[in-house]
Amino acid sequence: MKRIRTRFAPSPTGYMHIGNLRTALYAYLFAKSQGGDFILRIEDTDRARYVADAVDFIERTLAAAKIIPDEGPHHGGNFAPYVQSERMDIYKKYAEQLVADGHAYREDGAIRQKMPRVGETTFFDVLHGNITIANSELEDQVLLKSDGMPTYNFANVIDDHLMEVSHIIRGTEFITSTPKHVLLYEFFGWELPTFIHLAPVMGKADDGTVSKLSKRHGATSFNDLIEAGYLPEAITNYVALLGWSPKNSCQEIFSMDELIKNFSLDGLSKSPAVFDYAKLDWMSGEYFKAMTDENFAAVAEKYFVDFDAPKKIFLASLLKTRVAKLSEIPAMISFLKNLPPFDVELFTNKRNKLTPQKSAEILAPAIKILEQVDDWSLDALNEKISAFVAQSGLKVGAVMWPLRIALSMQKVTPGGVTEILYLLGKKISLERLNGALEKLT
RNA sequence: GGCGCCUUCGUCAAGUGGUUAAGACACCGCCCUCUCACGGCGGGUUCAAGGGUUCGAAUCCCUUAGGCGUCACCA
Repeated sequence: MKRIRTRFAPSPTGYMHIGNLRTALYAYLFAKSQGGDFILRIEDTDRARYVADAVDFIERTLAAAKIIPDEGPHHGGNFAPYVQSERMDIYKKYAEQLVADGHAYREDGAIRQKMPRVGETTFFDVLHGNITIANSELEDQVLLKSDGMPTYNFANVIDDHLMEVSHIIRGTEFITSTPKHVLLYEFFGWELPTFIHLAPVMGKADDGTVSKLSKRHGATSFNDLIEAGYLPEAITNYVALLGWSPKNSCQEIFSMDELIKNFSLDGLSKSPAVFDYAKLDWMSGEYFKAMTDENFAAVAEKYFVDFDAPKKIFLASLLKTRVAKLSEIPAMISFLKNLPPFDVELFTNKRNKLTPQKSAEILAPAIKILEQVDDWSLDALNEKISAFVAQSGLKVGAVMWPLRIALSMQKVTPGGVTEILYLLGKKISLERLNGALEKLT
């Protein structure tokens, strides 16, 4: 049985589109699930589009996504170099051979492939079955450009053969050029690899229209998503399910190992999938909720205001069930650092039958009690407030509402009053409480 | 326009001639609850259209429509 070898062959553009990442992921998962090899090859044959440091960028992105090449520019391997611009001699040799054999010819300093005028070319695609295209649709494409660089359609065939790639996993945009590749394999007498053409990932624009994912759909690169505060694992997990689903299972949360274990080509979908932020948010939230408070505090650290270590861990416990992406955190906790402007309207709450005046009547005795609390811990605070509620004869909500407003000046807070008191500390809590009471009376 | 690919809830999708057409996200409702979340329970919405084939079709065939791709010395 032939060894399974797949490759991811991006051009170095300095931008890792989510659709590209998915292609890389599937190629990786398939290779690993079969005990095979995953190759990274850089297709930098277009000098005009070269972007400095792009190779580095691609490698870092794959590493962040835990897609680890077995072979590549900086991963070693027996088929180096893995950068096409360093393989020009190889392409030249094969192009010359084609010319000598009468399958190609020179024109304007370039070498063109000579296509058959009649007949048709058929190839097998794992997802789509046999695909047949009339040879008359094929043009005498350029193989070797006048600058000596090969075109994609040529280099790709040479390299996939030389690097012993067994399965070509790429986007559907290559379906119509595949017959040209197939003809080249035939000219050389090489064995055909197995083709798998993946449907594109679509994006939904603000106006609701669906089209191939691009920058106008907001953050659609792996990097943008990382910057928005999604975990790499969550992104990879979500992307894996955009066009693939496990057989005989409804599992949706997958670690990379589980993905490898469960991956199979027949779970691949042949129709386009729309990237859905709502589902990504849900999945991301699942990852956060599954984390320990310590781990969450560590990944969210840079979004936290300055608290001591125990409070950061505590804040993490509050936030991890409420966050879809880390960048939401500052807005959720900014009130802890800076109290929003006083707004008397907030003290009106009809569910608890509260008016500003009634709120003041509750605040005054509550402040008295809190002033006497020495042990400013969650348990102690909870106990004191509960006792106050019981003694006041009021409903819990009626007591908590004015306290929350006075402490945060917002209707919604992550966590309850006790939690906010604890995070704020005694001094600031009482300052805020007294400040509100003054303004209310 | 030629050629090619695609078409199951709003979205991701299971399904391969006989199912009450899974599940998830989102949405709605209820419960829990000091707010928001979390958690629990429940609900509505789907086979693009039209023809066949068949006792029986989301599943097979044809046509139409729509979407996408491709027709570069870009990949």
